[in-house]
Amino acid sequence: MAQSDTVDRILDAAEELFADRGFSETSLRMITSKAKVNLAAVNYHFGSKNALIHAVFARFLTPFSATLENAFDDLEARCEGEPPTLNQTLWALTESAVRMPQRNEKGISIFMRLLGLAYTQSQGHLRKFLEQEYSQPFSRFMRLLKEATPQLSSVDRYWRIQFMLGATAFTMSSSDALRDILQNKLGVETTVQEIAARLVPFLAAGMQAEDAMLVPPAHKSSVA
Amino acid sequence: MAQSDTVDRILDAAEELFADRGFSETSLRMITSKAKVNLAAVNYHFGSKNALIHAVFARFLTPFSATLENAFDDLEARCEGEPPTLNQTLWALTESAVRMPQRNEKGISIFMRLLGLAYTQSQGHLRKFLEQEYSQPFSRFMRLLKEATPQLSSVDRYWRIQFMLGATAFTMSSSDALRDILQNKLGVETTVQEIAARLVPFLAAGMQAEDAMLVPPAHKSSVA
DNA sequence: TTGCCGGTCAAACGTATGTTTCAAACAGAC
DNA sequence: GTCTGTTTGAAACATACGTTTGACCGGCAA
Repeated sequence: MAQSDTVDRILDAAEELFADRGFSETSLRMITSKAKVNLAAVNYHFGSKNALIHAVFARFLTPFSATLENAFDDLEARCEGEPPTLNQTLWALTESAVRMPQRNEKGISIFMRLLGLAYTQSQGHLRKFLEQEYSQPFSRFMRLLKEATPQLSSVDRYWRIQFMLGATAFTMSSSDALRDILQNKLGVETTVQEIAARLVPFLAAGMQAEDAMLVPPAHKSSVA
Repeated sequence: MAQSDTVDRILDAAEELFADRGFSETSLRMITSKAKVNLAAVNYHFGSKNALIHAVFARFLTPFSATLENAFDDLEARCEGEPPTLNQTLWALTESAVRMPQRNEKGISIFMRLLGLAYTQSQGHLRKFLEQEYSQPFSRFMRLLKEATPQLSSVDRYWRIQFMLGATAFTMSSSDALRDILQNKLGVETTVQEIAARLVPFLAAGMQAEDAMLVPPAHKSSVA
C-alpha cells in the first residue's frame, strides 16, 4: 500500500493519458484522478510534471534498451564477424520491442505511441533526457545500419534513415487512430505486431531502393 | 493598412509558431506579440483560437488543393485512360507542393510540418475541419494510388500509405533541422527539392515491396 | 459638423494549470 | 505506548490561458 502502489498507479495513469492525448494536453489533475491519488502526490514522488514524463519513459525505455543490447549482441555473435543484414537488424529492433514484458495488452502500442510523441512534440526537456540516457543503443543501431548498407553514400543513407524514422514514429504515434479507421472502413482487426511486420519490409525495400534520381522521371515512365 | 495587414500578420506569426512548437504549446499572446498586434485582434478577426488554426491551414491548403487537382487533371489527360503509374502520381504530388508560390524560403517546410502536426497532435476539431474541407483531392490521390498498385491488398495498401505519409510529413517537418545536421556532419548543402527527389524513390520502393511477411525471417537470411 | 462604424487598445474576466503548504495519518523502531 | 520519519489529504497559491468588455480612434457619408 505504501510508496510503490501510489507511484505505480501514477505512472500507469500518466502513461495511458500521455499516449492518448499528448503531454501538454494532459493535466496533473487528470492523471491523479484517474490514478485515484491525491494531486500533491505527483510533485511529492516525482518533483515536477516534466520529471514524471521522464519517469514514464524510463520505466519502459531502460529495460527495453537492455533487451535491445542483448538482441544486438546475439545478432552479432550469430554473424561471426560478418555484419548483420539490414533485415536482420530491423527485425532485431522490432522483436525486442514486441517481446518486451508488457503490463497489459495495450503495452506495446502505448510504448510506440509515446516514442512517436517524443519525436513529434517539441518538448525540449524530453529530447535532452532521452539523448542523455539512451544514446548508446541508438548509436549502436546506427552503426549496424551503416554496416548493413555499404552500397549507400553517407548522404543517401542519412536521408533514408530519416525516412525510416519518420514512417515508424509517425505510424506508431497515431497507430490507435489508424487501427480504428481501418476497422471501421475495412472491418479488419490489427495488432501492433502485424503493423510492425508490415512496416519492416516497407522500410527495407525503401532503404535499398535504386539510387535516388535527382530529376523527375520522363512522362509515362514506369517504376521498378 | 486596414484589416488585411493585421489579419496577415497574425496568420504569418501563427503559422510559424505553430510549426515550431505545436498548437497547444503556442499561446495567443505569443502570436500577437510576434505579430505586433493587440491580443484581442485574434478573437476579433477569427473568433477563437481554433478558428485561427483552421484559417492558417486554409490559407495554404486551399490554393494547394487547387494546384493539385490541376496536376492530377494534366496527369490523367496525358495518360489517356491508362492509370498513371505510382511514380507519376507521387511526382505530381511533390511537384505541386514544391511549386506552390511560397511566402518565404521556409514556406515548404512549414507547410509540411503543419500537416504532420495536424495528423499527430490530437486536435479533434482540426481533423474534422480538414476532412470536411479537403476530402476531395485527398480521395482522388487515394484513388490514383489504388489504381497504381493493383497488386496490393486493401490492407497492405492502407498501411503503406500511412508509412509514406509518415516518412514525408516527418522528414519535411524537420527538414530545416535535418539540413543543418547534414551540413555540419557531412558538409553538404541540400534543398527541399533534393530531399523530395530522394524521398520519392524511397517511397515508391517501399510501396512496391514484396508482400509483407508476417513472421521474422530465419536467421542469417538476406534481404532483396 | 454630426453620426456612424470597422478597427484597435488596455484592462479585466473566469477558468485551468503546476506547484506549495501544512496538518493529519501512518508505519516501523525503540 | 511513544517517538520519528514518511506519505497522504484538502486547501490554497501564483501564474498563464482564452475570451470578453467598453472606451477610443480615424475615416467617411450625410
